Amino acid sequence: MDDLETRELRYFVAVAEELHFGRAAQRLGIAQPPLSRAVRQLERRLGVQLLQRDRRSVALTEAGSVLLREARTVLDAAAAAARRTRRAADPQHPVRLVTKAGASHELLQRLLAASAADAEAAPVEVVLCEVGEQARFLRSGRADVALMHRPVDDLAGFDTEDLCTEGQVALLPSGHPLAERPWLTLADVRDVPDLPMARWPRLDGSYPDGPGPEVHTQSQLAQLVALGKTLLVIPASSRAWQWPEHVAVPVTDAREITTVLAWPPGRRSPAVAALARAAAGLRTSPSTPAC
Amino acid sequence: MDDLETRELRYFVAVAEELHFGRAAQRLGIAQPPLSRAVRQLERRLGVQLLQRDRRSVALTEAGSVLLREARTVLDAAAAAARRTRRAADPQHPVRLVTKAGASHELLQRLLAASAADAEAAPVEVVLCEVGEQARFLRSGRADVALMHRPVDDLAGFDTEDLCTEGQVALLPSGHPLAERPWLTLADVRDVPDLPMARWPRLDGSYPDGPGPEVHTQSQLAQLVALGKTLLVIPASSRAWQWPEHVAVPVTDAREITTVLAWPPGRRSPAVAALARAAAGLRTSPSTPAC
DNA sequence: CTCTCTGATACCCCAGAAGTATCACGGCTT
DNA sequence: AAGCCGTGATACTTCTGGGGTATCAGAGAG
Repeated sequence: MDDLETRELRYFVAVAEELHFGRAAQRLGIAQPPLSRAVRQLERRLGVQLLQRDRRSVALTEAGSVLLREARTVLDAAAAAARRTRRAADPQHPVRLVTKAGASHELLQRLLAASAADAEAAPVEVVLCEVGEQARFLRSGRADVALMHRPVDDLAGFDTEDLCTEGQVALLPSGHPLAERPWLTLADVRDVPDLPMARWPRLDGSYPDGPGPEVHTQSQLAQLVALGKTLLVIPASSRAWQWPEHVAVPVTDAREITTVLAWPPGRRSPAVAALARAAAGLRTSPSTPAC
Repeated sequence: MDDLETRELRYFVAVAEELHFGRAAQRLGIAQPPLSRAVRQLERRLGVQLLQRDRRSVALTEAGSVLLREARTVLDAAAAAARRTRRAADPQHPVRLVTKAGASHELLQRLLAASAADAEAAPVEVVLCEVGEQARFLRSGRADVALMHRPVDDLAGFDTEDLCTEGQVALLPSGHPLAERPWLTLADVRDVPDLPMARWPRLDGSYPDGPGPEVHTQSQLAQLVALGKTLLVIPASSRAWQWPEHVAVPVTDAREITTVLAWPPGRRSPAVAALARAAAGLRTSPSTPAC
């Protein structure tokens, strides 16, 4: 009698995200009536009202938003089950490493080199994602390990191995007065009238209020800096962001950023373990600690 | 075409655990033929062989054991989704705290008292489980927070808050020569001929080899000590284990045990946060640091 | 060689998921 | 006020596919 099916959860998530049965049905590729019925049946089986239908609009109840979150993790886990099983059957399954495009580039190169040098290590396949997407990639099985950054990324629920720590720099349009300075403080870069900090979308897709431009990819941001519209504070090693029109100035009192290797707990396959070993070797290697 | 249903995963897990279609079908309450078909269809959809059917016996392939692990987390997550959603709809949902029976009893009492004293904190419902079961309780939504112990419990995948640290004692039958000593070392208690260490079942249910008695609950163990059949090394605060026939002797070089409050990452509800706050208060409270 | 144990096949039935058509109701326009 | 549109629910039908029973096929045990 219990036991939620992933189909029901997919349906509920679609409705909860769209807050509109018609659009949700379209997105799912089914008609609206079976969707209404399925959600209603889910509510009956749980004995809980998930949606407030208001004849004109649909809203999540408190229980509904709990289920939305839980359902997402179930669906991620199911997707991960399928992907990981398929990949386990692949004779020479490479390790999939996901990282934000442009971050810790040099470290990544060294990690790949170290792993390639290790005869026991499996080949590594690099997957690039947008900011903050790494956790989702790990949870849904699209990647086995990730490079993440403390404290900016949410590491909750993952096993990690620290790789290296670095300061942050302000990325400014060249020609701006601040770009002349040898160093800056957070107070210097906060609330600069002509360079308001950009605004990233929240988890629900809406943007916080503020004067800065709305942005949702790194390349947009890089271009906005080059155009003299905004500034940003990023780890010193994020060289890939740097355009000719950019100037990087150290921010002395910004929090230090630690690059870590992260993987789902209890999924430390031999291949991931080999990568962690290579990473640990990097940390103590005699070469420069460039991130 | 993709998208595993929880029903399929339940079926597969039953077969993978029983390694026998007939028994698995019985356990699931269905007939054997539909079970065979469902598993076969799962294999077809994944394009992966999960089971090695050997006309006389069934064995997991490597991919199959990957799916077994993944499927368990999916099913746990689905069960958690149902339970947490139902509880979220309950107007005065108490926090469910799970702990091993008998461990950290005094600390638990103080934690409950501190939480009760906090007007904002929700009421706490205590759930007791067997050794090592707490993680499963958290993952499947049967509990919201757990008391766990580092390094004995696997804390991977949870957020934690340290509560207190203590040494370990050896629990011996009174009258045994070792029980006379003021303290012991690990070397003293390892390989005592007439008191072999008990053997716990592994995750798969089998027992490791060795001279000690097989055991799977704490009360069995406590009785075996009282009968002079075994000894064990446990945190000093596990008073509930102590029978009149027991003697506890400090083991000076045993690893320190830290009791922690643990909860699923990203599920730090206000109620859990209140409990964590109460716990943090305990740690710095002026009273004795009894665990 | 036969009996037993076990998983696979063949076939049928029906529950239930999805589709179509339509209704019911609220709010907006004119 | 009347009519229209937008939206979710209901009624009814269709048909896929999950489940049951009977049976087969091959491997070991005796």
